[in-house]
Amino acid sequence: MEYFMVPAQKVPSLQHFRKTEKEVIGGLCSLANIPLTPETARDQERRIRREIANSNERRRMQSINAGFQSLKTLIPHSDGEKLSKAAILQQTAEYIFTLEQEKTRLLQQNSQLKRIIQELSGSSPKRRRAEEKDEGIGSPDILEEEKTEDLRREMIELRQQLDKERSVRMMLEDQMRSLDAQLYPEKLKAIAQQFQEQQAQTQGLVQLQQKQLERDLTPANSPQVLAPATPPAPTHHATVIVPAPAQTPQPHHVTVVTMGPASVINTVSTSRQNLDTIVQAIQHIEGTQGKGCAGEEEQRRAVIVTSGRVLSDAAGSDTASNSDGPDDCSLP
DNA sequence: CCACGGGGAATCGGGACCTT
DNA sequence: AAGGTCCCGATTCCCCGTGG
Repeated sequence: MEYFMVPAQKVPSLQHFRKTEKEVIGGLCSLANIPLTPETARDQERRIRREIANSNERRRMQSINAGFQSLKTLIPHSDGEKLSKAAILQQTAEYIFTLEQEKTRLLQQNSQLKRIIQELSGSSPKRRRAEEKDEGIGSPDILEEEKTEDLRREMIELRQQLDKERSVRMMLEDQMRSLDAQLYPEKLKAIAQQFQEQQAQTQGLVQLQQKQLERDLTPANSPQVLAPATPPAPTHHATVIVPAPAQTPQPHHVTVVTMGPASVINTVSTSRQNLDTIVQAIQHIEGTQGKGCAGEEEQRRAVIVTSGRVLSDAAGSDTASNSDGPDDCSLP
């Protein structure tokens, strides 16, 4: 529940507010033309306390619902899909289970790849050092990627070197041939043939080596290895780790504040909240007493139930929430 | 059209816990 | 210890979809 809590802070004036709460209630009662005879005063106070409790309970429920909403954004589901609270909880559990399986699978794959790389590069001291450093558990994915990248870079370097040497050799041989042709024109054809054979041989060797190297590297990226082990996602979606919503404009995130038992809340918000609660309570009582505004409570409830945006807007402006509509009809 | 069931919200009362 | 707050289960009401 601390998810929506306001940062705790020691506030002395909270005490003061509580002391004056009765005065505020009295003042509001007199404002609302509620007579304060000793009998009715006790009754009124009881009802107001009940209303305050109800209001707090409403807020609590709203905060719970906000939690469900944020949970809903984290689990894979199609837009507009209706999920009951129970479904949200169940799917969340399912999703967490899937993620844990995926994690286990990736860890296994990781150690497998590590072994392969170790076999491939057992002679390279640099790599061995890197692997020794990698014996721990920390960030295996990144190190794995680094190693693969290292290998790839090395391969590219080797290829470039090979190409360079080849071109130099071809250049030299060209020169040789031209010189030869000048010196021994009759031998030209035979030499050319020999050279071609040589080249074919060396090229075949190089290709064979490259293929071997690529074959050894492929398991790291090959889909054949990844695909069969991939567990089925909970829904139709691929298993994608959804980033935490960057403060999506969820109404409850903005509006809901729950007071924790251990946390003393900042003066302004607390007093405003309490005042709001009292005002709500008074208005509710007026609504139930008022003859001209019999449907006021129903309207209020309808607003809260049906329109999340209205709720958030109203609650966002704290005291504005319930003092707008009913005011003109219930207050004299 | 109507009964029925599921789901959500509000309300209430009471117990647990916290603060002073 | 008293009073306040939080939390929870039970209950009620309302809305909505569905099957007869």
